[in-house]
Amino acid sequence: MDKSTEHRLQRPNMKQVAAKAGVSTMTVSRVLRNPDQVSQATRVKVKYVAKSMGYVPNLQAGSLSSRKSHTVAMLIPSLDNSAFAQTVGGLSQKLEQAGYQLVLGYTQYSLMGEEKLIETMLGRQPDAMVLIGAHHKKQSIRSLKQAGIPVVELWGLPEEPIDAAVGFSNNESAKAMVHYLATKGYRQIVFLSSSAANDFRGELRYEGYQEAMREHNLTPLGLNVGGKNNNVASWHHGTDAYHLLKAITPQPDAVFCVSDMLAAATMAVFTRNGHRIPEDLAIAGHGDFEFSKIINPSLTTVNVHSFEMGVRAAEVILQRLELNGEDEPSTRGLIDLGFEVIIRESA
Amino acid sequence: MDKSTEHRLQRPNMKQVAAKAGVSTMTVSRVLRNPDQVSQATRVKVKYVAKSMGYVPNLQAGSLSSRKSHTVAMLIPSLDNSAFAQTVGGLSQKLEQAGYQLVLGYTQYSLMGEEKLIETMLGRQPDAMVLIGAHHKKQSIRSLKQAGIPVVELWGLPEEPIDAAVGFSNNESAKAMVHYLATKGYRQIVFLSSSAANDFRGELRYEGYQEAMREHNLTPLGLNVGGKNNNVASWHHGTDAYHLLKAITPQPDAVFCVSDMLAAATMAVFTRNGHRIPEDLAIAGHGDFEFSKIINPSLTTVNVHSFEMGVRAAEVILQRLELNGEDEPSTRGLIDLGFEVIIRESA
DNA sequence: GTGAAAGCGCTAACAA
DNA sequence: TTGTTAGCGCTTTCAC
Repeated sequence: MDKSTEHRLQRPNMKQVAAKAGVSTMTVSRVLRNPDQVSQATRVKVKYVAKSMGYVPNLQAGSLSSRKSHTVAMLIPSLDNSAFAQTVGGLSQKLEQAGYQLVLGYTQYSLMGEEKLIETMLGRQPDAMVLIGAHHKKQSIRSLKQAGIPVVELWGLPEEPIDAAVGFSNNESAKAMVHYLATKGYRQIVFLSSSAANDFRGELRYEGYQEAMREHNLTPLGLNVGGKNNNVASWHHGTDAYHLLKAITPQPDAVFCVSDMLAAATMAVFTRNGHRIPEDLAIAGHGDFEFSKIINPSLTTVNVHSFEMGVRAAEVILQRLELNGEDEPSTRGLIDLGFEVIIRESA
Repeated sequence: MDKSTEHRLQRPNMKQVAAKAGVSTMTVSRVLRNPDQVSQATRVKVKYVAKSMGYVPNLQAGSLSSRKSHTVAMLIPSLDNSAFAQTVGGLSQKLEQAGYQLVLGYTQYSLMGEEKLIETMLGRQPDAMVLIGAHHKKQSIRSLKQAGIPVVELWGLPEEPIDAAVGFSNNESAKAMVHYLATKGYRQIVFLSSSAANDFRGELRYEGYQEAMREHNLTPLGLNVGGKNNNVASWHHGTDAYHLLKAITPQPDAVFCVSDMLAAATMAVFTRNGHRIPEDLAIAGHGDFEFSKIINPSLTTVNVHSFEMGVRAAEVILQRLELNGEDEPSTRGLIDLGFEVIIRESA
């Protein structure tokens, strides 16, 4: 008995399948990968043998050899936030159609920083990498570039994209909301955020808010709740927000929240305390989450094409993977998907 | 120049690092994996060289050789549902502390079925596998068992667990809610679900609901909205639910929804149409999602320890991985985490 | 249409 | 403490 066969009844390998089918490993490999190159007879036989043995090809070995993992890595800060969930959905859906599998790196509670996680992910040899955000450490950018794979940054428009980027201007989207609120007659518009570590997108929105306020000759005021954890805890920040906002003089007539999550939480607390939305206080969010249109009152917010971002990212990746470095990609640099101010009941 | 060196300035491999540092590949390997086995001097030198070359170890090659991927695969039906997000969080957090990385398989929009996805995942040689639900195809179970790795089923209590399981009884949890509602005086209690393909957990809750209704001499009535897609679209099902429920005679005085998501959507529509919750209609959910305590009115629901499930699953996995098949695992079979009926304002 | 040889980049097991 | 040898399971390349 072949040495490799003797002590592993479980997990047969290609060699064992080949032996049992009376062919070489190459033929087995072809049956799995390029069935057309194999005659009908052997194809059927090999398939039967493989199935009967419960053969599961070792993809690690395969990609070590072929230098293609058919895997795309994505790093996201959090899953609790339904905003990213949509993007992941769009990306995953499109990639799977093309035979690629999405490997999610979940950084939220990570003990390793983004830098370390990127290294680990790259070590698994993904064919492409997707990141949320436009701000990354120099070392990370260097690693990513050296990896020589397509890299797509999402949810922002970096000044110097590592490779490609699909997103929108967080500065402009915030500005647009402030313009709407100011035009609607609100004057004491407060910006409310729940401090997330490395939430550069939130900061950009805050800057946009400030700029727009000044353009309307209004005084900007930024408030922050939470601070320990990331914005996971947004739902719990409603109460903090209430106390913070009630302590302000003069009382705000509108609150612009950094995300719909925080907006919904804030709205709930105010409603619970007998305030009418938007009559006593207008509340606006950012992101147009799933629940935003159905809560009561429905939330005025900014839609940022979350799902579409994932789809476009996948398209960019697939295109780059296809031309395989031979040609210059036609989808250069930034893809700006824009945004829409969605006017509903809350403001 | 070494053949392997000549045409790849990018992505140096261990051999190149070893050459530049004047040591063997084994020494480089040790520096990365067991630094203690290497002298201070060489360790420093190798680390320096590796860093300067931007060396990223190929984990696929490593795990091919060592037969450990330090990876745990998890298959989830959806991300949009914040219930699973919590479980993923708990699992991921605990696993990372132990040096394992979670690889998420996102089946929602998958073209491949669970069976096919399990094969693919197993092909990537995870050290363990986590599944949602207690119902799987025979072929899947066979593959899983043959893989010889720890398998944990979540969110249910299978009669015959593949390996281990951490969850609660969906039947009992639904019963408990009906008991509460019936005891509170509600009589026309309708069960509302949004049909998800393969949502066995939802079906078990429906059965529990029916049994409990009969115990109270009440007439069960199950209604279903949606049907095309999975429960992703729950938020949009509110409107359908409204029409369905309004068409019933006699009018229900309580609605028990298969998930908090659907409950929130239903509640929103009824509120919007001028109905008072719970005076005109009581609404209860299942799952105790993040938003459930802050929406208005707050949602009466069943808490199923979603986060804790992930943590316990990780513990079970780590324990089994440590004893490495040498001993019988002490955490046998099922771990029942139970549930709690959370009484709030909506019912 | 099929097979043999030679690795892919790394680590286990033994030597020294 | 360090190195050598021999694979891990697969695919590439080149024969036939």
